[in-house]
Amino acid sequence: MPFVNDHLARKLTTFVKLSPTELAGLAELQSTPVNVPRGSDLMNQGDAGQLAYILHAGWGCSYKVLRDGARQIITFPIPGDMIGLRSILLKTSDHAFSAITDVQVSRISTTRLNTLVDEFPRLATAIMWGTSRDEAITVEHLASIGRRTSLERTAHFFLELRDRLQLVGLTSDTEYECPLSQYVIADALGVSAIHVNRVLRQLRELELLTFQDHKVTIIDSAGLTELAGYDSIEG
Amino acid sequence: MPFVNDHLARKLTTFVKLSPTELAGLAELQSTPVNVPRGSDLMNQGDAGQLAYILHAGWGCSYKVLRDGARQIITFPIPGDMIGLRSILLKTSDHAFSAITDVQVSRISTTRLNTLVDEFPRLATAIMWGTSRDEAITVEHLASIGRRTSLERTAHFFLELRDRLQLVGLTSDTEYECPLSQYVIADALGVSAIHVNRVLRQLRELELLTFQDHKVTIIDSAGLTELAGYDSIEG
DNA sequence: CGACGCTTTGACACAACTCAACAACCGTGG
DNA sequence: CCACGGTTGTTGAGTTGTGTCAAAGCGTCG
Repeated sequence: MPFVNDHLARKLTTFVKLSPTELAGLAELQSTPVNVPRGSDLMNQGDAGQLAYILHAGWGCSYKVLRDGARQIITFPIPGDMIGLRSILLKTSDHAFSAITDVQVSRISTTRLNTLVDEFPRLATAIMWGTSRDEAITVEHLASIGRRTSLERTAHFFLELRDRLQLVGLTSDTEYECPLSQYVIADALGVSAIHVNRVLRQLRELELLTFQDHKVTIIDSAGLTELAGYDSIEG
Repeated sequence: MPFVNDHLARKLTTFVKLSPTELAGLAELQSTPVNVPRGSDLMNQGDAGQLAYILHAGWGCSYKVLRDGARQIITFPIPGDMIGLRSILLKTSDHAFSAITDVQVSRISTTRLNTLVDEFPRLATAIMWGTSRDEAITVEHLASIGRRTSLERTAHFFLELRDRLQLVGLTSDTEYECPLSQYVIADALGVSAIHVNRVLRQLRELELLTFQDHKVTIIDSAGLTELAGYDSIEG
């Protein structure tokens, strides 16, 4: 197996138990890793599609840019997440992916993916479960931006991120590394960077959560959950 | 074929040409239609999953409700669109669907869907293309709420709706039926109903678009497109 | 005919944005 | 080793977009 921590396998097996041969197939899909240096783009809006990736390590963001240059971040993929899967069937990619830290990915060969799911149909189901779950997160994000205040929205964001990281074993209950700048968080939450700063201060003063030195500390999980109206992600 | 207008087939064949037997299979999937009276819910948040539908006629909305009772509409499915497909693989449905007018749907049998895509793999590809396209629309909606002003957002909304209706032949270039109240539009755009009213007045005064008597009239398509920063949906 | 839902408008309040300035930090090159 | 520019974080003041509350007009349907 090419990776010590197969985050994708870890994620998918919370949904279905996979046989050793299925796991081997999944591992093989993740071969030939490539590094993407921080600050560079892996794919751009309008790129011809047919390319998808699996993220192994590092932080990045999927985003759209609007005509006036504003940016909306769709999601921060974490290890074990697929990137750009949607663009396989569309003519062009509808979004871009940018590496925030140095990032390690492997390209998914579409043909290999096809033969793999032919051979192991349960793997297809597991992968589609993963994409359904990602979609549900996007929809929750939509509801968050549309109908939550910036304070609720920010609380929700950090709770969801915690649960996603926990699913692949990258965090404890109360603390996790998060190398995002306030500008980047602003583009995800649909507010200005300055306002993110003010909201983070509020969360700190309410003794709910701190975000300092690229580290999130959840002080009062119950209080945050209540404030955000957060339901943990279900399978 | 059970329906004179197979909107789903019309939509999918813009992506791949389907053979007569494939079309027959698709038509059979849409048998046993049921009526959903306006105002009633077809599915609710938290329902046990494993049920999906195809919309044949009428208007409804997929939405989430937040803990405080606020509602965020995710999308207005139109004839030929699938409803609740995501919930097939998740334990519970992450969203609800409510009929705005009387609505005609047919339930998709999961087992029949499975045997069908086994028999006609190209059908699976076509359906997944459709879901990819729906996802792209949701992502665009997210960007719209996060980063466009309410004026741009409203313009974008009506242009996108026009293009979606056009794909299944339910509108001309400049005018379409749209039986949505301003309250409903507000819940889709993430603003208050009163503000929707103000924005619609602005669009009218700018001589870009009118929304009256459940009818949308696009006066200045180019102007609207420019204002909204709208890119037509691509396959 | 009355009740109800939807639209429209005005007045006011408040959340979030913009602009501006400064502090802290970091990697880089002299 | 330090000086430097660039990025990020922090805070204040004033502005603007949007929400809330209130009320009236209008259709439609029972």
